[in-house]
Amino acid sequence: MTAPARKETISSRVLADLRSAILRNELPPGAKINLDHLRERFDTSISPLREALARLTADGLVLFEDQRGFRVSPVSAAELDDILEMRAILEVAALCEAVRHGTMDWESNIIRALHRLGRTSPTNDADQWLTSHDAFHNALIAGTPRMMLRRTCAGLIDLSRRYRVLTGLVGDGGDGADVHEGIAMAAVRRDAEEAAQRLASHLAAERTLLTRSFARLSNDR
Amino acid sequence: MTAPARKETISSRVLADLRSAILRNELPPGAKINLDHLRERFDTSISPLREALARLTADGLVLFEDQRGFRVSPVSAAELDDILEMRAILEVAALCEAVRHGTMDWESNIIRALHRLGRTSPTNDADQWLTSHDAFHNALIAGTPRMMLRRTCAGLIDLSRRYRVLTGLVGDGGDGADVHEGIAMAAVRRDAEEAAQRLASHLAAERTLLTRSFARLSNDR
DNA sequence: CAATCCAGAATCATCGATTATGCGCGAAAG
DNA sequence: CTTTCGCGCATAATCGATGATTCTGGATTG
Repeated sequence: MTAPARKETISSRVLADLRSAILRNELPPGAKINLDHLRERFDTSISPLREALARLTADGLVLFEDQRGFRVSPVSAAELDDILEMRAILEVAALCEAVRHGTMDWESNIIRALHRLGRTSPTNDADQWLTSHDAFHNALIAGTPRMMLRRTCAGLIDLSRRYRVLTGLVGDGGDGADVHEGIAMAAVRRDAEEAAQRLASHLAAERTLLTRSFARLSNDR
Repeated sequence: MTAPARKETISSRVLADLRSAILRNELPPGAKINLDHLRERFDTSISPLREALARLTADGLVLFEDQRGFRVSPVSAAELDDILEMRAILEVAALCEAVRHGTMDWESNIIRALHRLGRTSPTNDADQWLTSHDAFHNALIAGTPRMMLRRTCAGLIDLSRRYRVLTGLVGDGGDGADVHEGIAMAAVRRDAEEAAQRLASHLAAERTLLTRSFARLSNDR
């Protein structure tokens, strides 16, 4: 066994719940986090709550300031651009590595993620679609042996999600034929060049759309 | 004023001390962290200590496992390779951005960091040399407006440090003429191509040296 | 009218004690 | 002789209470 099946700490449970709440923008970007309210909501005491929040700062989802507590990381056009620039660099690099080193498990997980993504309706269940979409991107890069690269990309993909929720940009922007399928096929075919190319342009398209939508959103307020 | 001069929390003080202790390998890689001992050492209670450790997981310097507490992240050839690969990608990209966007402050901080590095003896005060060296690398990329890129690179530079301490690889590996000066001059001259080229080959050299030294170290034990 | 100051309230940070869990070791079983 | 079990100890995790700091809003002053 690889997992000794340890009992989860309260801190870890709260961590997972909080992350999910933030990623779904239930705790909106920039919001002040009131420890007492959350303590009550999670029916626990301050210590595990603070610990969970401290751990969330690792992902960039929460900010901490001495004597002023925690708040949900705000969103900004600058951060959005940073995120997508870094994804463009790292995710493409990771995919190339994955194509070189991926096992059959990697391949099949891509196929599975692609299928699930295809079977999810962006309009019907937005939340589920986002989850499937992010899972697909993670599946693509899962083949690289570089754990650090995987984790960093995963973090960036998480950060992207809030912007999609915020702008309501769920579903590929009517890109026409399924872009994801093209990436997946090239990857499984072990065509690194082609896969990288397609992923890069998919990310570029996402970047244009998200940036534009977010700018519009900011202006409207 | 930009800084309201808030009083530092105990948690933050402990965080800084712990980070420094880990980066100097005073708390060696892989070491189990005993909460009671550290609590006594820092003359505080468990809560701020746990919080500081939780925050340190953000940098990858500390690992946490449910019901088993914290330990210093272990070192490995694989992680070393990951770190240096990501530095090669991100730091070069960041430098290019910095050359494009850097202000005069950025330039002068590079010159200053270079000077300090030159005036520090690797053999005489190894710790100080490492600090100056890392500061120089951070100064190079400080010009990019992308905060996320800066932070990520800074984290990677921190992670590298432990390997240098561990292998005793302090000082440029007798690279001959001062490599750092070459990078700095190209950067200040706003020659992105040349600066990137020089930084890339500096990092490549560091990679070869560190990888070899670390492998030797691992074999000897 | 604007800026400053000062309670009092709200909130954060820390502590010491308590509970829960995992680990090591020796005894018992096979 | 090896494996398994269970007890007791070391340690981690959590709690509720207390001490500090910041924030708020209204009175005061220039």
